Amino acid sequence: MAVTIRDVAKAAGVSVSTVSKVINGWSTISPATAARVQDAIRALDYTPNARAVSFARKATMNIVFLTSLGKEEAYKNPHMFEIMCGVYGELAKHGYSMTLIDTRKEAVPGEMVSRIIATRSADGIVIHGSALSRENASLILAHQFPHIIIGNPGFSNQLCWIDTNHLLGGQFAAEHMLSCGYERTAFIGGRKTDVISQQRQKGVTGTFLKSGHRIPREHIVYTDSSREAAYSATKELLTSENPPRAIICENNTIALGVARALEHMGKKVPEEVAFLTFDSYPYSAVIDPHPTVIDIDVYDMGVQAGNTIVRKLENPSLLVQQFTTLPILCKGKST
Amino acid sequence: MAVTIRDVAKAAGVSVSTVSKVINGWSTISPATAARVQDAIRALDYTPNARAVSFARKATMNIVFLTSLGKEEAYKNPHMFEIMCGVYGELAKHGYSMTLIDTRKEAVPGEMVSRIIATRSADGIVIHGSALSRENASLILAHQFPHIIIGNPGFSNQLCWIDTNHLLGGQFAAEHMLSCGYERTAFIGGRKTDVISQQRQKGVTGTFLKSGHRIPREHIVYTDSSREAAYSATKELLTSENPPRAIICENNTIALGVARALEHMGKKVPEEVAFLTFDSYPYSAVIDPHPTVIDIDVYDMGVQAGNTIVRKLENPSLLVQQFTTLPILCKGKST
DNA sequence: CTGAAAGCGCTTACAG
DNA sequence: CTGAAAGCGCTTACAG
Repeated sequence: MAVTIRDVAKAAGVSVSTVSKVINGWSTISPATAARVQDAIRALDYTPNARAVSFARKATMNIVFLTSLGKEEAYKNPHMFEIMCGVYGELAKHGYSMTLIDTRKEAVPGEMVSRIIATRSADGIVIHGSALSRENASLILAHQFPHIIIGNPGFSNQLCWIDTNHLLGGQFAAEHMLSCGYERTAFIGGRKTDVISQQRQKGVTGTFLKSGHRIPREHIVYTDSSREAAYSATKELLTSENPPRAIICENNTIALGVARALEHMGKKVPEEVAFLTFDSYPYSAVIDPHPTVIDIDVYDMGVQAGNTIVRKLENPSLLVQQFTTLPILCKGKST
Repeated sequence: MAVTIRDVAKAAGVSVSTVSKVINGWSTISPATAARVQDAIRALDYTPNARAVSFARKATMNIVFLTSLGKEEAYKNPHMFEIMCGVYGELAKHGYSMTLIDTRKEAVPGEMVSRIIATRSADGIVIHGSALSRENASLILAHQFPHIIIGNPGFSNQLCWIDTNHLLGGQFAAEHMLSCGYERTAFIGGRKTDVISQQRQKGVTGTFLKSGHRIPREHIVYTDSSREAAYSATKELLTSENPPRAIICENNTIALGVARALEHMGKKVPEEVAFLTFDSYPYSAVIDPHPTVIDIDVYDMGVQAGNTIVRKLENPSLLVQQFTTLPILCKGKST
């Protein structure tokens, strides 16, 4: 069978506890003994059994990442996986492992979270917005379980979460347009009910207003985020009595429609009409011309989340906190 | 502290072993005792400590998923995450958990795998092609560690792997074109050195040859998989002396270039020129007209991989095996 | 059908 | 500086 701490102890002629102390770097061990034990470890090619360690220490060094993991998820929601990678990277750096859990098939809401807590199979939990339910939230709070949520939960101010600041994104977009001298800028958004779209719009309109260039109501358009709707909206805007000099697209699909409309109308970009889009993915790479983008460092958001939970684990008295990340402007050829 | 098996035993007035047997469904327990124990479990809201169980049983019920998890990975390689979801789903169904491990930052190749084996932190391992090295392969074989590799490793015939059959994909594409009556079909591929592109081309040309409609050499074009190259290639093909009636695009980016060229040339699709592409993602949704696609059920491939490793775990004598998945034809408006 | 006991492989007060 | 011993919370032959 596999070599155990006993074998090492025997080989080094010391007790099991001494071996354990050497492995864990206790300072009370004499250099000579430590060296002898290290030799034995090397000679026997010993590696501590991770399960035994975790069991004896009552800490798993494992974090659960809770999310939705259905079919097509990777295509529909690549951001979630990018965040996951960021979280993983940070956890790994600190010696934690990461286990994935899908909450979609729970028979009872909160089932997974209560199981994780009850079976003590993880030291902490990272919850992606798509997997957050009120049940999960109250279980976590009731057990004071170390956690961080990706995305503002909207309810409960006792949870620890991280989110991106879409309002600020809108502001950055507006500032860029203004700095280019495009005072007549339109905004093509997604559905009026879409929270992200709302936030971005708010950031845009607020900034224009503050600069003294109020965006007229007819220059703010809502769509179903389809290329077709964005296409028609663009044509309509540009053939109106007061055509905008530039367009801010709330997402990539809209930008695809806008770019195509500009091409069909023979408008030179950015000389005649400029545009800008939020997000680099999924389509900004195939939009012509390569657009200016207000992007979010999604991976970094995952890193921040991972870092926060590690810090909470190392320092349980750490306060509940909420924070947001900054958007980034990447200049392209469309402004 | 948390309630343990002892508390349940005390409450039910039985021994710890009896409680354990009830939990594990041993048939030797009398219904009366079982009921009493179940009551106590409910009353105390007892859940076995997963770590203790795993430790006592010497099985982790955990599988490691080894891959590359860098920044932008989710955007550059969504397929990998789709496979991951499939694997996860299947593992979860069988009661296994899944831990992610990134091999990119190993100081020594094979470090991660040897650690997983040495620390016994997983019962088995799923290795994505991007994380497979010769070191990993030989460690796995040396330790006879339960594994499955996603993607044909190309070396060693002792490994267990699963892959997609791109040759068959090419065949399906060709058969579809022939069934539409497009006997003069061109193939626009990626780089000549790209293995997937080669396989697909081989499937296409082989099938046409067998049907008596050999594809002329000038109708097989290699590109750098850029839209621009595909665009020029299309124009060239269609303005040649012997223009093809249809085009098979080796990937989505090529299809984008082809579709755009057809649009600019004013060709009616599929009446004048038809085309077809491999893969639904990332861009087939934004190609006009919506193309016919030869797709792969990537999620299902993950499911198959997960299923295989579970079966190997349950039946260690299961033979080494290699197998491939079937492509699927999704008709669109381009053929 | 049930239970006492050994054991899984470590960690960690505690004593010396 | 080192070690004997208890303990982490279960499982599982084994005896009865």
